Amino acid sequence: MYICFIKEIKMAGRPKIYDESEALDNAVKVFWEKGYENASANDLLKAIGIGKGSFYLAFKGGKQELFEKSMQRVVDQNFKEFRKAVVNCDDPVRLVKDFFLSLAGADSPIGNQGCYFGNALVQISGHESGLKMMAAENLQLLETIFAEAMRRGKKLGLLQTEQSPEMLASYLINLWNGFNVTKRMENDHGKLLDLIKMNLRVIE
Amino acid sequence: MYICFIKEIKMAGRPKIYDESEALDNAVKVFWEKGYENASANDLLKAIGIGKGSFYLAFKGGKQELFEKSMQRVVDQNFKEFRKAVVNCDDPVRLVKDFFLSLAGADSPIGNQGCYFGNALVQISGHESGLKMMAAENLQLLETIFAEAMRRGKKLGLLQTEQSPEMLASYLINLWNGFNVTKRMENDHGKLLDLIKMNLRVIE
DNA sequence: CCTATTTTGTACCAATTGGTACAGTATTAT
DNA sequence: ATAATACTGTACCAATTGGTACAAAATAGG
Repeated sequence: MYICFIKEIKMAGRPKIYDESEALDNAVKVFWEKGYENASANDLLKAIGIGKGSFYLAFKGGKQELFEKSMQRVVDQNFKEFRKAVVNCDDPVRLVKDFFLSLAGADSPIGNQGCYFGNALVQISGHESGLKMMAAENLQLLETIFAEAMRRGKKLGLLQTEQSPEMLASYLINLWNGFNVTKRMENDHGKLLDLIKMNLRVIE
Repeated sequence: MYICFIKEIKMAGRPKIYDESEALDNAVKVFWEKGYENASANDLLKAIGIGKGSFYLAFKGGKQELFEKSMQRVVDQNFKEFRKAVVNCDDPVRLVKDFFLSLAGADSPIGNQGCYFGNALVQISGHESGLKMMAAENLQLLETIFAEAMRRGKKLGLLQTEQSPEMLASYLINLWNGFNVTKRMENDHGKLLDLIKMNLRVIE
């Protein structure tokens, strides 16, 4: 029994007309915009550009499996890069501050769609609790990245606060969770910016 | 054209078998648990205990109108009392602190269902934007109550901070929004309590 | 008792839901 | 060429969706 690590090897059979990564990116867009439960199978198929046959072959777990993989995709595309930056940059505290400050702008990277995982946590109803747990874990992952940034910040003498890196990370993930909701109820960007600035005083 | 303010006056016609306030309370429960879109008409009918005929007679706008009225019900039942306490109590700052501290406990009044309005803001998909706006307005109402508490707190000399009441209120509503999400990703009550305590240091 | 008025329950609706079955097609290995 | 393999598209499914139509039922006033 061989395990094939090389993707490009040609297998027998009709070739796929789609690329899985692209498909996931498109699925992410739909889920982000409509939410898990409101994204219909047809919405997703149309966005991905494949028929039902291909879809249920590729994602035997249906919508749920697709969402799981889409969450992983978001982690891979956003968190990993962020973590790398946190570990390598000169000023991880500055990095985190800029991250939050950029959220307040009209051209925020996350738009007004909120956090992929926070949304899932609030949107997904009871019985699909597996997805919720995954979403929670991914948020905890973001929290650990914040913690890492704070740890490095302290080590580099960039933080005056007496609070522990873990406590600061907890504060920051809560700021993240809150801001993604507050943005939806308040569109005075000046006010939002002041809010972020006030919060960021804890990591001075 | 007379307007009748007296509820008990007997009108001609078959009497209702349900009470509108009770009906709304039951609807609130369902919406809170399942979310707006996931609460099916049948769920609601069953919870309210009336048939479709009565339902669509009482709420001609269907599910949407029911949700609007249920939001108003939540405001009436929760916010108004809170505002009264803010205006009348000896220590509005203490009141707000206790409000937040109580959220961290295992027996939190809001359970793990989050904020009725924050949920709506995150759960309701694009096209029903009227409901979203209403939800946002209700959150802003809560913010003004916080502001009132902070204003009184300052006037009473209970606050040392230089921050304006409005700024503090903005901070607090964001804490509220965040905590209702963070609670879903973290169930270490000690950690949650520490998080609240740390945040409440801004209103000392 | 009769009529006007209002509420109630049931039957029904088209549209949409997530998902399956399967015949057909495109490719590689032999 | 042919067999084995893997992907694709369509047709189809039962269940559920929010909502309507309407006849029956229960009351008040006359």
